[in-house]
Parts: sequence; structure tokens; C-alpha cells
Amino acid sequence: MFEAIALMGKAFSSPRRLEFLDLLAQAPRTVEELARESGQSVANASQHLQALHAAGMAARTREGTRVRYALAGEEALRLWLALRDASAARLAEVQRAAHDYLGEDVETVGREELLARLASGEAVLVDVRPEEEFAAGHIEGARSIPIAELERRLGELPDDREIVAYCRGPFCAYAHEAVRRLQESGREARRLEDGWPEWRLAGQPAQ
Amino acid sequence: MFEAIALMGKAFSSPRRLEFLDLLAQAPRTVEELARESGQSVANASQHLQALHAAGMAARTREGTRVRYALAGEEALRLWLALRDASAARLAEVQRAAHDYLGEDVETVGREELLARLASGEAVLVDVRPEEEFAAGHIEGARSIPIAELERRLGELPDDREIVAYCRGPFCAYAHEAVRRLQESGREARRLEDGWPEWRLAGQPAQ
DNA sequence: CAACTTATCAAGAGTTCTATTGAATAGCGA
DNA sequence: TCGCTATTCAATAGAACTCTTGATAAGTTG
Repeated sequence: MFEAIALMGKAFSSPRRLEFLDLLAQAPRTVEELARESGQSVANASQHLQALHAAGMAARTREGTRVRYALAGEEALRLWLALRDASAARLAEVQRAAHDYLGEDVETVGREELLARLASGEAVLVDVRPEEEFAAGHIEGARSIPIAELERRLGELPDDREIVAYCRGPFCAYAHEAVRRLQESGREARRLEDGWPEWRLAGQPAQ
Repeated sequence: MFEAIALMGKAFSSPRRLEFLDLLAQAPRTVEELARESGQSVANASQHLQALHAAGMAARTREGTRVRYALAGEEALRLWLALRDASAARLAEVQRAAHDYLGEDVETVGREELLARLASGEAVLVDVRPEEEFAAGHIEGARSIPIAELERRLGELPDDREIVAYCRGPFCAYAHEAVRRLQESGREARRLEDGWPEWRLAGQPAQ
């Protein structure tokens, strides 16, 4: 029994596999994409992805000559987020790594407040993740400006309303970075406290 | 970052450690007790427990010459139960192991129905876990009859009311076993669909 | 069908994990 | 202090895991 459960537990014991889970939480991807985005060989990525599949954490579908992996349902997403949050709450190593990686804290907005400010037109919501992730699903009413293009496309954003940026989640640096740049441009800006996976899991309006 | 999270993830990759989590979900215990109940050497148990501690899943307190380990807060319990349930939902191996271990399914009662029937006096609730686990915490209104003593103490139970048995959780065989024996004795009996940890986590009345 | 792309397989070197053994340490009580 | 108990430490052999390399399989396109 415990041996069988450990089959799933092993999915969480390798940083590489956790990185895949994090990527898959945003959008399904092919093996080659996952390998490229995580900077490892295709063969190695394939092995880890098969391990995730065997652990019941990833689903896979064949698409012609490629194979697309996705998280295996909401349950899998919930489990990954629970592990991530629990480790952030209890392990000093994770806190330290997060702080080093994210830099100075940036002011946040909660879900309710964001919804209210969007409804009243006081705020504009920007998704700063890569375009493909936006395409795979995003918060209702958000517009896509990937962080890499933000500088160049600053003109598209109003400077008389607050900008709220969001990205992959609370441990993703994109939104932090975006808020800093927006503030440097003289705009009022905050980041959404969560990212897209948390929003979706909470059953909030999405597209 | 992912490396740091994997420190916690590794806690779930060994059947031995999962068994400890399962035991600790019932009640805190000393190293020696945990080693005995899981049938392994003390030195080995100590190593695994230290790993759980380093992973932020177990807390430890010194008590004179012994060391008592406990789950590190509700968060740890929630994570363990989430992993267990997710693996039971998604891995055929776990389902098979559970069925082999638990035997024929037994009729269950839900929390709400149990509370109603206890309030109206239509049912009697029995905790069939070992006595020490009962002592460390149990459902309000339950009486303790460890499964090992059930046969001998059958006379203590009424035969004109339904008996509801519960134990460590849905994958613990004690309650199944108890219901079968109670039914053989001519009593009406069902098992609570969850066990003590789930009950406590749900914030239901406890002692 | 041949050439090509994408993913998986197979084998092996190096690393990490696990359980065992025996020794060492910490706290207690005489 | 000494002897005792409970736990941890240290060393080690064997098992499992990880990544790399090169070959193979599946599917598409010309």
C-alpha cells in the first residue's frame, strides 16, 4: 500500500520533475518544448515525463509525430500547489531561494479587490507570461504583454489607471519584474498575489 | 527553488516514511514506538524520522531520554492526506493494494448522518484503534474498543442499536474488520467513511 | 518509399539513497 | 560517578536513481 503511494510520491522527489509540473500547470506542452524551456536534453526530459505519467501526475496525448503532456486533472494541480505552498511555509531553504530569486517584495492585490477594480474600470489587468501560456488560458479581461515585450509596448498601457500584472504564480518573477518596470515608467502598478493556476483552481472567471 | 521544494518532496518518495506519516497522523510517538509499530530497526527509523524532520513534515520534542515525533502542523497532515487520496484516485496499483488489503467493501456512514444518528441516540460510535491513539484524540462521544479486544468485549455493546466503527482512515482495515465481526454477532453495523485524521481536519467535534 | 522530425528505448558511468552494523552521545536514576 | 536506556552518528555494501550517448520506433511529408 505505502509502496504504491510512494510511486506517486517519487514524482515530487526530483527538482527536474517539479519544474515540469510547474510548467504544465500553465499550459500543456510537447516533450521538445518542455526540454527546451527547462534546459535539458530531450531524452532526459522524456524519461522524467514518463515518470510523471507513471505516477499519475501527467496525462499525455499523441499529436501526429509529437506527444503533448498535460497535468492529470485538477487533483494533480491541487497537489502540486499544496506541496509548493507547504514547502514555502515550512522550509527556510525555500523562503530564502524565493527571496533571492524574486528580489524586493512588490505590493499585491487580492482576487476580490482585483475583480472590483476591474469592474469599475479603475484598473487594467496584464498577463505577462509568454504568449502561448496566455493562449492556453487566462484571467477574464486580461490582455497579454509578455514580459520580454513590455518595455517596447509600454505605450499600449494607459498611464492614468492602475496596472495589475500577473504571471505563473507567487514564485514567478515575471509579475514582480513587470511591476517594477511599470513603476519606473511613472505608472501605478501592483501584482496579483496569485497566478493563473491558482485563479483557475479557485473557479474564478477565466477564458 | 525547485531543488528546495524537492527537499520536502523527497519525504514522500519512500514507503517507510509514508508509513511513519500515517502513524503520526493518528498520534505523536517516540522513535522506539514508531520503529516497533512499523517493524524496522531503531537506527533506520531514526534516520527516516530525521529526514521527515528536515523536510518540514515532522516536529520533534525531547522528553527526557526519548524523542517524540509528531506531524508538523495541520499543513503537513493535509498534504499527506491529499497525496494519499490523489494516489488512490489515479493509480491502479493503489486501488488494487487497497482492495486486497481491506477485503470486501463494507457499508459506510457519512459525517452528517453519523452526527444526526448519534444525537438521536439511534447509533453508538466505537473507536477501534489502539488505546493510545484514542487517548491522543478521538471523535466526541466515541468509546474505545481496540479491534484486538472487540471479540472479548462484545457484551459491552447494545444489540438493539446500530454500531458505527471508525479507525485510522479509509485505508485502515480495523473498521472493516470490526463491522464484519459486529454483523456476525447479529448487530447492525457500518463504518464511518473517514477516520480520525480526516474528522479532525474537517473541524468536527473532537476530544 | 525515402528523408525527416519527434519521441522513446537501452546501456552504462556516476551519484544518491537505503538498511545494517557497531560505536558514540544524552539524559536519567541509583 | 556509574550503569542504563533511548536516540543518533559513522561507515559501508548494495540498490535505485539520474543523466548521457547512441540507436530505434512512430508518424509525417515530399
